[in-house]
Amino acid sequence: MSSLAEVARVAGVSVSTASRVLAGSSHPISAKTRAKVMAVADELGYSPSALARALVSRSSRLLGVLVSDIVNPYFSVIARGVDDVASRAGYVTMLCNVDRRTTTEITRLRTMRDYRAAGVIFAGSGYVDDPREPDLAEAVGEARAQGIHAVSLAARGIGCPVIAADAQAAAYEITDYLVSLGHRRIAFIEGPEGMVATRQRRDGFLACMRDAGLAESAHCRPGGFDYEAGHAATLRLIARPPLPDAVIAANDEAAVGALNALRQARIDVPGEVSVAGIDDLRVARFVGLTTVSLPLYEMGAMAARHIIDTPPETAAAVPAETTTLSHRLIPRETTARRPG
Amino acid sequence: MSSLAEVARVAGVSVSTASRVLAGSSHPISAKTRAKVMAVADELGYSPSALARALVSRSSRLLGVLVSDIVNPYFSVIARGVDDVASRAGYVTMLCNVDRRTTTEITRLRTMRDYRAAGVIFAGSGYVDDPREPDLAEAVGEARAQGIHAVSLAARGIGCPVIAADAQAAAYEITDYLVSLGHRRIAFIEGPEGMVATRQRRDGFLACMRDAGLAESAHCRPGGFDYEAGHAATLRLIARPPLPDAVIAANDEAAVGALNALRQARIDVPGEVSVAGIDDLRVARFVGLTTVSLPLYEMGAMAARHIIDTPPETAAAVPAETTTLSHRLIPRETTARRPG
DNA sequence: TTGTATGCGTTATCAA
DNA sequence: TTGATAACGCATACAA
Repeated sequence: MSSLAEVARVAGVSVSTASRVLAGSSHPISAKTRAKVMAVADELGYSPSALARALVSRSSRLLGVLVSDIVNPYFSVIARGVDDVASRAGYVTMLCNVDRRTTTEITRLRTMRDYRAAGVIFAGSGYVDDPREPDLAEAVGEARAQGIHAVSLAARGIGCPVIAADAQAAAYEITDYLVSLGHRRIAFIEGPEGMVATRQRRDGFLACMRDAGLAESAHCRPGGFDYEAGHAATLRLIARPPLPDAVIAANDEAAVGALNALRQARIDVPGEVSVAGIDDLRVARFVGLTTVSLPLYEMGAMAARHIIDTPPETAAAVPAETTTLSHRLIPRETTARRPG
Repeated sequence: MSSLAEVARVAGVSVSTASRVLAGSSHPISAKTRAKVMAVADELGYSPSALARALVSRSSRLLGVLVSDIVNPYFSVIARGVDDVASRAGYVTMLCNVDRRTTTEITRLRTMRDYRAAGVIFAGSGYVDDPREPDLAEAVGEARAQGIHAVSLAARGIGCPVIAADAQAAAYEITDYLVSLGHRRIAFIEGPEGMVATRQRRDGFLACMRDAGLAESAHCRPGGFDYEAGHAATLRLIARPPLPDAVIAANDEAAVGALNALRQARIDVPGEVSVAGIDDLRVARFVGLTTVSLPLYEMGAMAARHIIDTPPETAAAVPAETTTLSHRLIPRETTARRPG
């Protein structure tokens, strides 16, 4: 309510002086006036307008994060990583759910631009051959030219740096682990059709199976990223014997869905069939699911840190390089060794 | 990058005219100049500064939501409700994780105030006898006096309207359902110690048991709101026979933890022991958990709607009333009738 | 229908 | 060490 002008007036100093003490400037100020101004500000309940500050400094302490759906734990962990470093640095994170729609991403990016956000983080993975991706790339280019940082948390051709895990390598590694355990016939429950993330994970699986000389016993099945999809796909698997030695799902939720389907059908896991996922979400730890841990939290945190630590002027100059964060195999109780 | 002044200059009109067409004012404008201005704006890639707009209009289209932890599905569903109505109305939601710390809530509220947020939504429940609650209430009062709306999504004495479900009634109802199914000895796994939400849910359970003349067979056990807490509490229950007829957990996650503990111990659910939760999160549907559906999404949505639809001037005048949204019993497969 | 002038709350430049 | 004053980008009351 009370402005700098008001504080200055009551304290009997000029706005500039008031600004200097309240904004924590390095400009020399006498101890007496400083104390006076602080006292008045406190008394009046002065709250500096971040809006005015951002307006004059031409860049706000606002950080945008675009997720598909915050209810999806994959994204909420990322958002948490973003917000933790953002809030610690005095930034505020703006959350946008885009429901995997590229056009929505473009719209929301525009909004972030209107607020002169310090940067925006794209958490989702995009689609294979997305016809709107060039439009997004263009919008990202404009934003960056304007001093707004952009970071993608998945491999995507939108012309900005990428901070991500190597999902394909992660899928390869979990597959390799199952193979090393002696599994041969392995079913892979894919993610939602058309997504880049879906393709990467499947490709990792297939590459490993090929390298192991097991191409013939690699079985990809349509699925999705949620419990129900994993459950349904597994039910179909059960309906058509023979059962595979192991089931790998494209992510943890689907893997838990698979696990439940198997156990409900009284199929012993890991006795008869092993089950594994990818992501290492909380639910994976809870049910003892073997998986690959992806540095989701760290991706969000690192992206935020990059934006906060890099001056806006250089936003356009940041190379669109990929920083790959490492994943880690997490063997738990849903997988077991198969006798030779 | 390009400002209204620039657009006006290039289009050969005054800033006011440019503003009128670009801000969608109702002020009459000739079709020709309107077209001209729009064309120039488009060509220059004009992006209106939401910051400047907010500064001059003294209120932004920013909506703050304070959650304990966005990774907790209880809160991410609320956040989704908020963001859906916010974004549809052209607002942006600012997300803050406060980790159940009242002091952090105060700090973040201040930040929202600095951004002249249209309103802030408190999603968490607070503590019983929280010594900092008065401070929060004071900060909320200041914010409201300044035209910033505040809404709490849980019964809390912080001097603002409350939009919430009746958690106690919900707990009562799920208990009543189990009683009606013929259960007598019922264990209740409580939430985190000291939280208001914990107390409400337990009180609802106890009230029902008392009303049913079953006070003697009501057993409250310390627990928590996550899988692990429910699991651990149930393990302790198993270790000290006799087993109860049913286990009610303070929320769904803990209930799923209980469910797993029971099944791992080869105790048939619902054959030997029934299990129920509260909240109706996705995981509950997936595992077939009997629970009470709380209108989390709707609470967030309604709070956002209230803030957006109520003019800032009247923020301080909004009565601190409680709007109670209805819950609904969701019987599923983890509960069964006990023979008389 | 269009333009002029003023103010929103800050910061920064330049004097004093 | 302090103070005018000019932006920052926009909306609006008031004129024309």
